[in-house]
Amino acid sequence: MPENPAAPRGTQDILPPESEDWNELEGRIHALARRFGYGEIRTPAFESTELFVRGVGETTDIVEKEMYTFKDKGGRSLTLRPEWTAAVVRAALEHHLLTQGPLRLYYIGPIFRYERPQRGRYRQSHQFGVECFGYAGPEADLEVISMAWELVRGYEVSDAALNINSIGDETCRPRYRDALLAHFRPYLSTLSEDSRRRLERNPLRLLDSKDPADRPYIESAPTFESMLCDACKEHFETLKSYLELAKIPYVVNPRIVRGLDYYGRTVFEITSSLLGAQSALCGGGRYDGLVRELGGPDVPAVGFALGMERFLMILRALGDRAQPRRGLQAIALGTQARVALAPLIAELRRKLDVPTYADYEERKLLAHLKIADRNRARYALILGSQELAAGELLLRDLETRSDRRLPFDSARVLIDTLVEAGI
RNA sequence: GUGACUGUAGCUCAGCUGGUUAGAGCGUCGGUCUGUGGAACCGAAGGCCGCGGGUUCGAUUCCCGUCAGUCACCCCA
Repeated sequence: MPENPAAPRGTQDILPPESEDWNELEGRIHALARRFGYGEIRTPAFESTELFVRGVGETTDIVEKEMYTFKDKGGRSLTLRPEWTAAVVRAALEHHLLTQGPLRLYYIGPIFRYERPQRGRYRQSHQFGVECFGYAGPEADLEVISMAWELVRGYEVSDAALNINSIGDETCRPRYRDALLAHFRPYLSTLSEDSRRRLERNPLRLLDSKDPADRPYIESAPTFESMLCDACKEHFETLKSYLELAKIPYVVNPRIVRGLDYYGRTVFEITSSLLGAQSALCGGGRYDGLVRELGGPDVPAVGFALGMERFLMILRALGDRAQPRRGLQAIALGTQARVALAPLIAELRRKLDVPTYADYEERKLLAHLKIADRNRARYALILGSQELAAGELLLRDLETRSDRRLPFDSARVLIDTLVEAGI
């Protein structure tokens, strides 16, 4: 279709009725955040390129090949937000939010990454995430993991699995890196090409390789858990006991390493088999060094990001819930009736908080009832010549198929009737 | 970025080894039907067979390119 414009590759329009699912999910997210005492932050869709280069890490895939970077007319290099955390930290610093003690923020909105699209992976996608600043202890780790888990559990996603790991801090990570290098170097020639590259760039990533050729060497590699320094070890052990007390099931997965530079100590992922290869529904962890890296004070932080498209994909796979009937369909038969009904429709829309549907074409009653059915209306409000003559309205319950006659004059009675019926 | 598969009506798909006017189901519209609907029956509208090029007397079908989707890798939410 070169003649007609199409949405750019990897982007999508969200239309009714699916947009209703988005609204529902966002509603739950706002309620969840409120319960945990998090405030919403909204930041610009683009930032200076430098922010992400410094925040995300120069050698990460995101920065090296996935950013939508452009120059504006003033010659500034700008980048469409590829992730929220760096932007949130920037905003928190700019507005001095971190000078007033701990800070809890959450966000919902789009991110942009130039990737090859496939299901569950798009060039514009949406994330819900939280950032908890100011607490170095594992209580904060538990808090953010609980939030993610609550959301997932609230939807009864039965196959969701929480994977956790610790990737140490400045004292033990270099040690572990060296140990990994020493472990893999003898096998350099037999490793996959990707893994040879990874060994140089980011040896931790190698643990996540799916190439069967690498398997045996990965199996025999030292685990990070065995090489954590005392402080990191204690942090991790305490978090695990907290999770147990909170009855949040988890598995320690040494292959969880995260692709962004700023993570340290706790990292976690929530995965679902319903997502195929893009199995990560939610990913996060601790990033105690990031605020300082971006020019701020030494403030510890922990957070996560959850892929909204992926989450909705799971909910859809879990089965469509039959939509309940809601609201009413206003049906006028004949010009006179249509004229008489119009003001009543306006009034109902003002006073009821369920939908009032209306069709203004001249149709047979059956055709109107079909439309009411398609709209999943609970009631049909019918005004035809008979009712008009009698000064009445016919209120039909489309579920029980029962009729009631009401005086036409009194919208009040009608509204009371509907409210009373609990529509 | 790498490899593979797929693009036919609004949607889901059929179309045998190239051969006249391109098929179904669902949906839409109309009728049976001024009065209890989700149905049934009858009828209609709706297609540059993704787009461009090539091979051929002839291409929806074969080849190349391109755009888009899907799967895996890479990476990640």
